[in-house]
Formats: sequence, structure tokens, C-alpha cells
Amino acid sequence: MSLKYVVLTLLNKQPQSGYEIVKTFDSAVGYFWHASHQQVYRELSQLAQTKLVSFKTQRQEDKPDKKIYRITADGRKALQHWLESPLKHRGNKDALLVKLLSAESTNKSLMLAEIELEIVRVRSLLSEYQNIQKCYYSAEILKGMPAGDKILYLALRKGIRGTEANLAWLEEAVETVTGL
Amino acid sequence: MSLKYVVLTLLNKQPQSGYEIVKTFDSAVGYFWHASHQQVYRELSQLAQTKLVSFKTQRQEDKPDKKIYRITADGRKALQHWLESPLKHRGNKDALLVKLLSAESTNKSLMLAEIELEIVRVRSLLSEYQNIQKCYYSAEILKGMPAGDKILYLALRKGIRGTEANLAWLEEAVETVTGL
DNA sequence: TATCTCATGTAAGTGGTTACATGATTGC
DNA sequence: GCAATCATGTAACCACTTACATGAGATA
Repeated sequence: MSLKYVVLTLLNKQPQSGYEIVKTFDSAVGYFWHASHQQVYRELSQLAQTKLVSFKTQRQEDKPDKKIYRITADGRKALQHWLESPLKHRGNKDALLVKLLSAESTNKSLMLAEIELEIVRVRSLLSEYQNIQKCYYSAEILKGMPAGDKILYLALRKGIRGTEANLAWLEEAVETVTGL
Repeated sequence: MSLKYVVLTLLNKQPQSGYEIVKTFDSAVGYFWHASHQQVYRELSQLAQTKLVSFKTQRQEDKPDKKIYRITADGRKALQHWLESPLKHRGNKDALLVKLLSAESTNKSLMLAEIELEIVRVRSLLSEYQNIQKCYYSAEILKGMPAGDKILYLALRKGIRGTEANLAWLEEAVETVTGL
């Protein structure tokens, strides 16, 4: 539904190649959206077919040719229209909770092991986020930061808050499951 | 990938019809997994084809016939295998952040309006959750509660913690965007 | 010699949504 | 008379993953 608009958003910032868009998904934008290179290239060719983007092939010495994509007037219109339409929220899918529900009838130690594993993962994720915050978003750096980068910082903040809440919940889950 | 195992989990608790499974998705399990009736019926017929579940058609007076599905030995084996396999985490998709990133170049008031709308939605969601907690999971009720229901309570707790974190973030977002 | 980065794609399969369809009974 | 509940499904489409594929230059 909206990979289309994510790509249009990125192209609206600046014309770029599919490869560069993929890189963006792997780094900054990755905190709130991910897409594989296959998805990106397919989306781009569809967008080109429907004239929401155009492209020019750029020859390069030493490196393969690249296609530089650029948003069209129609593309900007479509993006604006999407911006003004209401957000859609789709249901959560939480496989861990399914596992807990399933294992409840079977055995408790499996559940606890699963939760502990998740705690390890989430803890390291959180410290990764906090590290990024410390290195790239210190108080001084934040002051003179351009608007676009501040949105990326907001994305990181959402990641941090969400991960903290998740961790707190996991610890509560250990308590509850232990006392079953 | 795992709707299959959600359905198997529910059938492992007790044999039931597709319709009843749909109802479960609409209520309790809905906090951590959602599936439409089309999905459920399709999944059930696939599971029946691969012999992970079996069914018997039950005639009813006054009401349409129903198919009662039951997990098979193969089904239980498949479920156990899934339980022992590691969880997969797929990337977040956060359309609100895409919107913010997109609107940053366009206009600020649109962003703020979007956030405020989200705050209203999230606040009412949170109070709904808290209400459920108050009515169905008071301290006394929790004491003598069967294990299965405690897992559902954990799911609710996750919803509450996640929603609270989201709300706190939204308020931070208002601050940040206002100061852009 | 092997892996990494740049740069692009195809094809098959799974998962999920939206729309369409039927038909009886119960409650306002 | 209108909507809701019970009970099931088909068909088309959109979103996403996994595997396969190419080919040059840079780095270890």
C-alpha cells in the first residue's frame, strides 16, 4: 500500500537511483520502514509505468550504468493526495504471544526460555539505539540540525521508547509466567 | 508464515468451527493477532488439505451447518516444531513517520494536525485497554485465573505499555515539530 | 583467491486485503 | 422493513519474501 509513497517521498527530497534508495532503507529510514532491493526496483518500474516518476540512464566510467529517478508533477500530486488522506492502522502480529499461548498447555520452561532470548535481543537493540543517540544526536548537534534530520531523530526516539516499553513488558512476563 | 500456527494453536486448545476462530480473532486474540474471515477459511482448507487438521460437518437446526475442525497428530507435530524454531522479526512499517518525513518539506501545520489526530486515537485506545483491565482483570479476579487467561492478560499488558510509550512519543513529537 | 561494493533485475511463492456472494433467523 | 448474527465461501489484487542471476572493479 505505501511503499509507493515512501519511495515518492525519498525522490521528492532528491532525484536518485534505485540503489541509493535501497541504501537509505538499510540505514536511516530503516528505523521505520524496510524494503528489499527487489521491492524497490519493482516499485520504481511500476511508478515509471504510471508516470509518477521519470528516469534517465546515466553512464559511469568504472561502474555500471545507473538510472536516476525523478518525481514528476503527477507524482507530487499523488504524494500530496496521500498526505491528506487518513492513516491506516493494521493489526499487530505478535508471534511471541502466539508462542506463549501455545506453549502454556505444553510446558513452562520453553516459555521462559523464549522470553529470556527475547530479552537478550531487545536489550542489545536498545543499547544500539542509545549508542546512536549518544554519538549522532547529542544536545549540541541537535541545535543546528536541519528539519529532515530531526524527523529521523524522532524515528529513533520512537524506537527507543518502544523498545524500553517492550523490555519492561518482557520483565513483567517473566514474573507472570514464573508464577503460573 | 504464521497464521497457520495461530490457527493450529487455537485448534489445539479445542476443536471448533471457522466461525468461532474468526470470533476469537475479533475479541481476545485480536490484541496480538488479527485475521479476516476470508483468511481463516482459506487457511483452514489448506490445513485440511495438508492433513494438519481434520473436520466433520455438523448439522444444526435453525442455523446453517458448521464444520468442526480438529488438530491431527501431524498438526500437533508441526506446531511443536514451530514452537521450537526461532522467532522471526520483520521490520517496522510506520506510515506516520513517512508522512512526517514527507511533509517536512511542505508544511508544518499538516504535520501537527496529523500528530494531534493520532494522539486522539491513541488516547481513546489506551482508555479502552485500561477499562478492560479494570473490569476483567482486577487483583481478585487475577488470583484464581487459569493459565490461558493469564496469557491473554499479558497480551493486554503489552498493549497498554506499548500504547503508553506511543502516546509519550507523540507528545515529544509535538514538541519537536513545533520547534522546527 | 575470495569477498565486498556498485547496480540491476526475474520468477516463484506466501501472506493479506477488498470486493462479491448466499441464505436463514433474531431483535428493534 | 432494516440491521445484526450465524456460517460459509470465491476471485482478484496488492505486499512481501526467497531464491536465482549477471558483471565489473576494489580490497584483503
